[in-house]
Formats: sequence, structure tokens, C-alpha cells
Amino acid sequence: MSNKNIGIKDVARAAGVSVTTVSHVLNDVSYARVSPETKEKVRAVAEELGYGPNRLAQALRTQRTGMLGLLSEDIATTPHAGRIILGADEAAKRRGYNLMILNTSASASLESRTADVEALLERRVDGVLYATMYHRNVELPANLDSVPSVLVDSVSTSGNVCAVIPDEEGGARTAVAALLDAGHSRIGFLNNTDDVPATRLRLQGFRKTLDEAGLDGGSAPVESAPSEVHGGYEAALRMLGRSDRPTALFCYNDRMAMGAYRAAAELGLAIPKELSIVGFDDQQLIAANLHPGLTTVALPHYEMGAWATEQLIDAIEGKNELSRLALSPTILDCPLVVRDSIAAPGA
Amino acid sequence: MSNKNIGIKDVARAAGVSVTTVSHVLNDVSYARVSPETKEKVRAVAEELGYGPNRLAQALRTQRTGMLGLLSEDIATTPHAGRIILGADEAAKRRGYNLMILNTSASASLESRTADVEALLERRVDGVLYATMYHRNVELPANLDSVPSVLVDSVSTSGNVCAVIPDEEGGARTAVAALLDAGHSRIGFLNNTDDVPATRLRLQGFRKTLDEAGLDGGSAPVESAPSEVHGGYEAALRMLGRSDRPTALFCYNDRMAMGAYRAAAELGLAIPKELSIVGFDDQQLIAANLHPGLTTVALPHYEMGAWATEQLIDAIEGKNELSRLALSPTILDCPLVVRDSIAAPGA
DNA sequence: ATGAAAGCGCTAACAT
DNA sequence: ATGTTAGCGCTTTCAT
Repeated sequence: MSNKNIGIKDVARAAGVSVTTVSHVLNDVSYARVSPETKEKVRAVAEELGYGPNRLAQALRTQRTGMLGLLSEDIATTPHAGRIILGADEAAKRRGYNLMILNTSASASLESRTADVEALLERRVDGVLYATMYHRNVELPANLDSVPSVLVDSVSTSGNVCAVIPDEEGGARTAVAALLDAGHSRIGFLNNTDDVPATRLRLQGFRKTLDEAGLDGGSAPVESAPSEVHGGYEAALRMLGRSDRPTALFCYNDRMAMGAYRAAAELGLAIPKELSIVGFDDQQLIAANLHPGLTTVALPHYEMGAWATEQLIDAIEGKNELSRLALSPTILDCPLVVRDSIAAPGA
Repeated sequence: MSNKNIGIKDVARAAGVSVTTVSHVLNDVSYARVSPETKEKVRAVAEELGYGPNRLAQALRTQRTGMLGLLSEDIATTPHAGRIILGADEAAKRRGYNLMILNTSASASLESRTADVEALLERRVDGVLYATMYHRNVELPANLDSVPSVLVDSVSTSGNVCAVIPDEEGGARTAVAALLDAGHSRIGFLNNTDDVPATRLRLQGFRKTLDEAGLDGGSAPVESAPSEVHGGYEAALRMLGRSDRPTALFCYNDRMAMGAYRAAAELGLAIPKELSIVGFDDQQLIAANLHPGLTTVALPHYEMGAWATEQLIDAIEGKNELSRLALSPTILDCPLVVRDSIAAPGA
């Protein structure tokens, strides 16, 4: 139980040694030569007095705060940000670092985001993580380059900043392959209308996977709508109204899949017997609670947060060079989460 | 754009004045007597050099870090924690403070939570916020009392710590009143089975409101189940299977309401025409996306985070006494969020 | 109206 | 094997 009022010199006095000795034993410095008895004594006294180091003073002296800044967009809006934070927090804690989290908005001006970075710099964080709430390209505050930093779930528009993003195309391939494996050949894609990397990459994964299976990906049915429950519902209605109705749907995300569930219900199509569905995101609240449970592809938010933190700390400690990793973004796997929304066609 | 290598003394030298003067003008100290020209000069030079204060050094000297520790349970699991963080972050930023967030688990041992507090203390945070992810009683780490602190969404088992919680009973009253106002008189309650304050208080609000409306709250139908989609489904099935089927359901939370929607669908009961439903929590993903949109009661997470932060900072700055607020928890309103799941009975 | 200097709690080079 | 001491960058008292 650290007592604010007890300092290293109180311990020194009580133990009858100098502050150097106390500092040495409490920090376990390798080069220090202190007798075992003295060590013991110092530790005991420190414990007894309830001594706790003043990290501010340590930091001022060593030029290391052991703090990482995390600039995160819209912590509140999405559970995804939470997973990134958790991954980062646990990785940081493991290595003896702590996180200073600043919330910003996806729509915040470059100026206000620059001010946020400035706040982090004034606190002398050892490095910063910049996280966005969905995979996209960001214009980074210029002052970010004065400290080691890594991007999570986004890529810098001005390039050459270490970044980690999900394997959107691979995830789409995994999803479509699951449908193919179940025996489907008429597969539709409910895509997003936003101009974000995932829109293009998931479509590409969808097409290529069909092509490679000998199906014509280029002519496979695609309906686009805003990536919300409502959009999914409408796109699904259009898709399922086609003359050669698909037997399976790959949905851009779980929210759209939720809309597709409703469309299927209205059309009297049973899932998965008459219609198989696979989503993307593994948004717990939806995927696990829909009925039947939605088979989907998980975004590696936790892993991205953890990976970014590890790299950042390695860089801070001189164990690697961020610039080497900055040449192209690191891409993390999107694994399939199997539930109950896929079955053989006409099963 | 703060430059790490520029200190107050560089500014002093470049401006041809002493560090004292620089400090005085940059901090706008009231008692300092500096000529307007000097002031101007100093500011210009600081700007030009890209000077940014070293908050560590300031903190070491002033014994104030301007940092608040936030110990939050399960940041990842629930969007609720996100709202608390957002409320706290914005309030803190407004007053010139920053947040150091530490994630802990609801199931973490007292020991590990004590260590988390210790980490915050070593960083010399000016105060700490302790947030739980749902309203409950917590056993606090003992070292928490060595710094101003306030609880968010929970009450200390050992009492007498400033705390802010939602008005569970009032929220339930609001929900039931909405049903009563629509003309319902046979109202059922789908309650949670967990032994948490909300279970008891929402039930109490439900009963009392019916009593006050001249209906017999004590004999009103209640079905309990785990507070998940699945539990809601099952409880609703039992409830709607009763001979005197209620025309309206008050659900413990939105997840249970989601289960109730499914039960209603299976029973061929149209919402809200044949069955009105009101939830609790205002969990966006569910409430706004269910069809029809779920009318529900919102938990004041953002407000609790903001309120707690304001009080904490006031206490730190000597503007109030936390102990005065600690006598009993502060209770915040749970407002109704109207969507489309309530209609007149048999409408 | 401005400056010198002490000191916040600590680390680490340098003595001894 | 242990101690002395000079800062880290800043604020603030006390001089001038």
C-alpha cells in the first residue's frame, strides 16, 4: 500500500544506508554491489514503510515514462474499439507499461487531433497507438512523427507509418469457402455502399473465391446498401426476389446479416434449411443472439491492439525498427466463427 | 507542435529573460509583474521554438499531475463501459485533466485490483474513478482511500465512498407508466434472476406503479430468467402461455426484450399491435435495430461518468467535500427512449 | 518589473 | 560494498 509521503530517502534513513543503495536494491540494478544483508534490510524497511516509487520523478530522471498514449476514435460507439483497447492494455501491462487513453472522433478536425497528440507529448508518453474504429485510411496529425507510433485498424494516407489491419480479402474468402464447402453454388453478396477498403476487398475475396471454385465470380449476384440492419434487410429483399434466388448469402457485416434474417423470415425462408447466411465482424450481441446463431468471420481487434502494442514497445526499447515494419501494413487473420446459419442447400 | 528538446530555459535564453519570467508569462500567474512587451516576446519565442511544457516536471514540482485514474471493469465486454469512459473523458478534458485507464475484470481478485490502484498511485494521479460494468456492490481495494475517489455504477460494500448509480426503480416506473398510458392493464414483467440491485429495484418499481394505478402489483405476472436473449425468449414463452395473457411486457433489459420479440413472432403475435413491449438499457445495437424499434429506458452511463468526474475534480481542487456526497449514493435519472414497440392494447 | 536559487523524488556517474 | 552529488524541467519564494 504505497504511501505518497514516503520517499526513497525516508527508506534510506530508516535502513541506515544511502539513497543510492536504496535505489540500487529496489531497482535490482545489475552493476550494483550490495551485500545480501543490506539488500534484505532495505527491502524490509521499504515494505514496512509502505514505500512506493514516484514514477513521475523516475520518469523525469530517466526520460522514460512507461506510458503509452492511445488515441482512439469513438470509444463509445462501437464494441470494436473496446477490444482493441483490451488487447493493447493487456499487452502493455505485461511489459510494465500503462495506457493513457484519449478519445477522439472520426470526424474530429486534424487540428483537434493534433491537440490530442500534443497532450500526449506533453505527458511524455514513450509511444503512441492511433486506433480507428473501422478499417480505413487516415490523415495523421503531423506531430505524431515526433514519437514512435503505430496505427491500429488503419493506414496512413501519407504512408510509411507502421500499421496493422485485418485481412479483409482473406476473411471474405474464408466466409465464401464455408458456403462452398457446404455445397452451395448460387451465392449472393450483400455489400456495403461506403467507400472503405473493406467494401472493395471483401467483394474481391468473394469474386476470386467463386472464380477459383469454377463458378463465375464476375456475374455472381451482388446487392449493395448501407451497412446497417435496415440496409441488409432491403438488399436481402432485392437479392431474394431474383428469379434465380441464391441459396446462400454472404453479408458484408453482422448488422446486414441481421437485416437479411428479417427478410428471410418475411419471405418464409428458414435459416439455414432454405437459406444459409454468413456474416462478418462477429459482433457478439448480434451474431450470438440471432436465431439461429450466425456463423461469421471475426475481426482481429484484440490481436491488432496487442500486436501494435508489442511492436511499439519493442521499438521503444530498441528491440526493433518501426520503419522496417512501416513499408507495408501488417495484415492479421480473420478467422471463421462457426454457429448455426449454414447448412447444405435444400437440406 | 511541441518539441521535446525545448525547455523553459531555452525559451528564456532566446528571449533574453530569466526562466522565472518565462514560467510566469506562460502560466499567466496573477501575481507576476511583467511588462506587456516582455510577455509578448516570451510568447512569440516559445511559439517559434515549438515549446511545450513538460508535464512530468510540472507535476513533480506542483504535486499535481492533472491525471485521473479510471479503473474500469471489462471495457471490452460491454458498450456501457464505453459510455462511462466517454462521459468521464469529456468532462476531464473540459477541466484540463486526462484519464489513465486501467482495465480490470469483474472477477479479478481484490489483490489484483489493489495492484491496479497501486499503479495509479505510483503515477500520482490526482484522483480515481472506479467503474463497474453494471450496477452492483463492490468490495474496494483498501489503498483506494489514500486518494480522492468516486464510484461509478456501484456502491461500496464497506460504505461511505462517493458513488453515483442509476435510478433503477424510477426507470422501471417510467417504463411501466408508458405502458399504462397507452391503455394497458394486463402487464407482465420479465425479470432477471441475478441477485443484483436492479433485479429487486425494477421489480419494486413495476409493482408500485401498478399499485398506484389501482392495479394489483403484487399479483401481476412476473417470469424470471437469466438476463440474456435466450432467457427472455423462455420467460416470454411462459408469460405468453398464461391463460390471461398480458397485453404488454416490461422486460428487465433489451436483450431479454429481444428474446421476447422472437417468442412473440413464434406465437404469431404482432408487435406492437397485439403485444406491446418496453425494454431497459437502451442498448443501441438491439433497441434501434429490432423491428419494430424497441421503446426502452436508457441507463445514464455517460452522465454518471461525467458527474463522477466533475465531483472528483471539484474535490481535488478543493471546491467540495467528497465525504459530504458519500453519505448516500447519488441517483441519476433513467429517461424513456420512445421507439415503436408500444401501442394501445388490441389496437 | 525581473532574476537567483532551492527543491519536487529520483537515477547514475563518480568517489571512496 | 556503499556514499556524495549533479541534474531531469519546472515552480515559487525571496531578492533586487
